[in-house]
Amino acid sequence: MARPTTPLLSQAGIRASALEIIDRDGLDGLSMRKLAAALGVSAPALYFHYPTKEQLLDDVASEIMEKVDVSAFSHGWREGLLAWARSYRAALAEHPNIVPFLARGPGQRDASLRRADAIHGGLVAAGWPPREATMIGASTKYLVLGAAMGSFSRGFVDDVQVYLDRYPSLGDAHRLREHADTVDRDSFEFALTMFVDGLAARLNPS
Amino acid sequence: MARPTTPLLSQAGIRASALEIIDRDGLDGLSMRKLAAALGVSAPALYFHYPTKEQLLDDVASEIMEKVDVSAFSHGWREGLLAWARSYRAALAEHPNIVPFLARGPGQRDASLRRADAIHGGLVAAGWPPREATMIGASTKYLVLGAAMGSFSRGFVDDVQVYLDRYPSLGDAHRLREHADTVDRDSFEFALTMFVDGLAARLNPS
DNA sequence: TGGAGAATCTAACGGTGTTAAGTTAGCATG
DNA sequence: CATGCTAACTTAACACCGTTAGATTCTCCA
Repeated sequence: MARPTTPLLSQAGIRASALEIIDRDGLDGLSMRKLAAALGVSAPALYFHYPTKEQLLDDVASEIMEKVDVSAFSHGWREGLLAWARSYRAALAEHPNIVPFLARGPGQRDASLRRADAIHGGLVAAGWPPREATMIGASTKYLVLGAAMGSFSRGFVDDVQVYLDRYPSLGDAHRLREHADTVDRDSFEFALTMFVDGLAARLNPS
Repeated sequence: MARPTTPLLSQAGIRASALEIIDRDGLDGLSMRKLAAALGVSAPALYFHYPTKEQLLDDVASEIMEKVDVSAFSHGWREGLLAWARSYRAALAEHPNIVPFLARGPGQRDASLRRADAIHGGLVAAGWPPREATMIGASTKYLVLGAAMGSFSRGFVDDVQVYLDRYPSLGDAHRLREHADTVDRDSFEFALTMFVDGLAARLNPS
């Protein structure tokens, strides 16, 4: 029962199982022992395939970031930026529990740099000064990360009475809970539109 | 050596020491044992004053959020929103290590609701429809949290050669490190301005 | 046929948040 | 003034965590 005739583990399998646990139990809900158990294996076996938990999470995060689309800058900076922001947010919204980790820094340095290069290049090619291109990239990332993370509506509890009694301006805030996802998506779309409109006005003042 | 003649601990003292450690060693650098040691006390003593580490962090976070200014809406929604966003970001920038925790939800429910009410009320009083007021509040929070958290420039390492060789569009990105703080603040200010400009154009189309 | 190395195991280390049980100081009550 | 209650600490311990060491067994290649 030491070495199995056919390998029980693979990096891809470990990543998949890890992401499953994260989605279900949260980032803190993932432990190497629990992950190993889910794979029918003892914890130290994982360390033959991944040197560290951090490294594993890096890889999981990179896999998620693969779905982000930075290719639309060929159709203009507006389209490129919108497509990037939306696919970025969509990727994070699919796995919200990993966002706190993702926000700690770029996992796969190389892939993340390639994306940053595409974005910066697309903006500069469209006429943005490099310095502003940098700030646009940063601003957009702020918006996406903030939206994925802070999920505004999650801040409200469903203790209805407290709103009506004491915070009249919040009015129908107690309905936020049920519409949480809608509010989040709409707010993100709203913020993105306002931001891009502001940019357009700056680049081509009418 | 059991019960001291004058109490060694207080909630305020514990909070202060905890925040000090978080600022110095990061959020993961804070452990109950280390905190207790810094206070010259054994770890379980803390549990007499705080039922849980989570609760303690909630209180620390609330203390930080106390500095956020939501009073400027009396001078107009633009001024109110800008003052809120800037003081919010400033408060977080002062203690960046606690942001990942802060983003998990509203600590002191009551205080956080009071703030939300002031913001929403200020926006509605200035003529914004309630639904858009909600989205504006959410969007601004996204921006602040994203900026505090994702700190764009931290994503770049100082391995200069790799930029010049392989990512021509990033150009002087290797200088980002040294100007990290400046880039962050400028980008936030940039995003905020674009956003508010977009809002103004929407409220009063010229 | 034998030896190298791949892929697993069990045992263990130092760390974590937290609980249980013991000890002593201050304070209120008879 | 003595008695007892509770406040504020102590040390010991539990179950978990990420990770390392060392033993074990399988596959593959010379």
